[in-house]
Amino acid sequence: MSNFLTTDKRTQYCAQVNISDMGNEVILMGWAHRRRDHGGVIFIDLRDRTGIVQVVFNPETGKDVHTEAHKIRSEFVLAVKGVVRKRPAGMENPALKTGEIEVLVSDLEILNESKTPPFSFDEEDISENIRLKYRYLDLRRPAIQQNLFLRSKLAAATRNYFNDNGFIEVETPFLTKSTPEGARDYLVPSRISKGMFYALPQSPQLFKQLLMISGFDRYYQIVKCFRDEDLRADRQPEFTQIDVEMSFITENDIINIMEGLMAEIFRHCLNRELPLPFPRLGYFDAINRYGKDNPDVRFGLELTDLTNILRESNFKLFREVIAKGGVVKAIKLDNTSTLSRKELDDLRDYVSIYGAKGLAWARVNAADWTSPIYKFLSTEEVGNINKQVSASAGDIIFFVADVPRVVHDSLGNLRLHLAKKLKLYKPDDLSFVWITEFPLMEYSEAEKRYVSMHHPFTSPYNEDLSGLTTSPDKVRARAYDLVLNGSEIGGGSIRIHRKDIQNQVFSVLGLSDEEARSKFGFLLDALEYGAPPHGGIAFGLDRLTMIMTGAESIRDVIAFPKTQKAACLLSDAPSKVSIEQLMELSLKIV
RNA sequence: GGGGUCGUAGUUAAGUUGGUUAUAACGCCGGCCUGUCACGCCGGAGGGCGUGGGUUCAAGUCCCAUCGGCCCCGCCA
Repeated sequence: MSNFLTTDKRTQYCAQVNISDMGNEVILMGWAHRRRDHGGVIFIDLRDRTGIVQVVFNPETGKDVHTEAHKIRSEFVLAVKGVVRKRPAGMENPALKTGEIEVLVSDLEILNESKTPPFSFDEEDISENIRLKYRYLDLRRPAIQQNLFLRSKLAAATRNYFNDNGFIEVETPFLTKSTPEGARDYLVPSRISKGMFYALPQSPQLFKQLLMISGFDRYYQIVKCFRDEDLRADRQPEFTQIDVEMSFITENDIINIMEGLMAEIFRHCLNRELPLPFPRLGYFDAINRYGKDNPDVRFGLELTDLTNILRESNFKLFREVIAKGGVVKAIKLDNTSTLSRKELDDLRDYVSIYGAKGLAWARVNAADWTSPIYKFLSTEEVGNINKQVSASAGDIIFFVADVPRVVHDSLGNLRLHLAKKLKLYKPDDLSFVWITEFPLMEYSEAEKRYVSMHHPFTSPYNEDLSGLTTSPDKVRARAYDLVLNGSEIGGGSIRIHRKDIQNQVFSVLGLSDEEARSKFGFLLDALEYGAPPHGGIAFGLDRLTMIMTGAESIRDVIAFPKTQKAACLLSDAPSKVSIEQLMELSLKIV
């Protein structure tokens, strides 16, 4: 009888057994993935994190072991000892990495039994509430395990890259101070200071700037961040950033080093070489051409501005929108598989999500258009539009007329929608693009004031400084986002390192001196003690992992994710706490 | 805060215009089977349709409310 675990140690992982082990005795541990009991011989597919190997129990070669094997059910935890042998001719299983061989078991210990699992690990479409409730079982599925292995490699590649380039990883506090601007904070009540709260960091922004002021010069951290906002397929309330800050640099230094990071990550994790440098696109170009500041540049289908052509149009709808300051833009679908009337209606419904009141379309023919708006347009206008969008027979043009924001939102998203529907890109295409020259601020109708587009510590362009008080929305920020396949995977900026400019920015943002002092006085103080010019960036590790694994949901790259209501179905968080706990914190539920 | 969608055995699904004891596959349990790999064959046990109201002679099917999963808008970098 073997003494598994203590003296008889596992010799290798299941899927590592191969033809070179033939004749050797191996010791394996894992889960009973599937059992095929032929009355005589019993086959078990033994599974661990590497995969599956077939182990065989034969009554002729091991009567007792065979009897014991009858007890094995799905997901029992097993230790087996046996000799590796080639499978009989014709019995190989090419679907299995270990399909050439099998292990004839001479010794078996059932290390643990298992209840019948609530779902099969083979099935793809188990409802997500069941999966999340039994997440520890869901995580036995190879597909999700692979995602987490890749995530781990990504983190390792990141640490290696930064360590090799003279960066220091510094941890910053999770219990910190609530700051205005940006997302809603998660709050943590203080027991010692009644009525006071910590906030979990939305990002370590201020601390990494302080580290620059301290002279660390090159900092990075792989760190959890918390934002109490509504969830999406690519957004969780707690998520992980690759956070970076550097001193004595410009945008180009950051961009170069980060391109190196991306190249290293893709080389190490996917064995893919990225062409460097990545293209750059100004914010306004991105909006005008793609309707979004996170454009997917894997395909064309760009927006074309028709406002000037249609300004004097007899078509009242277009003319009036333009007269009121709106725009008319279009995207053109090349000689495409024709879209049915139903599909065109669905597209109209689709853009209505983004506030578009309609979606005009035109099928381009050799001499005219088939279009509901054809009769409203002059021959000259139709000709000009055809020319402007480079239309030829068979193409379809889509038009939206509205205020710029609605036009860009609806056409920008329609563009993505069409590309996905018509498969205008390959699944493994990778298109990086830097978006630069963001506006520093934009006017918020809701708050009746200017708000930072990035955050209030972002440096304006030097040459735009004079406009800070006169036309704040014209001032460009020294900010940059990295976009991959239409997903914003990172963003950062050169920071303000001079107190006078920081104060000016606060003032334009409508933050009084007292407010600024009470919210982040510590940063303002620090800026007075020799703050070096500095800047940084942060990448969304979860989103990057999503793209690299092809995951459709951020939940598939996080071991224990939360539902759309920010609940953990496994642990049942959030949950009520005892009245004693509340009293200790001087809290009352209202 | 809003829009959409889904919720029927352990799982995945079907369930006609409301009409007898609610279907199927897989899984599970028992029996048989020495080469399978989604093993096979025979037999069996599981649910009252997310929850609570209502309409009706009659509700899984209709109505209202509510809970939960997912997608999206707003929000969020």
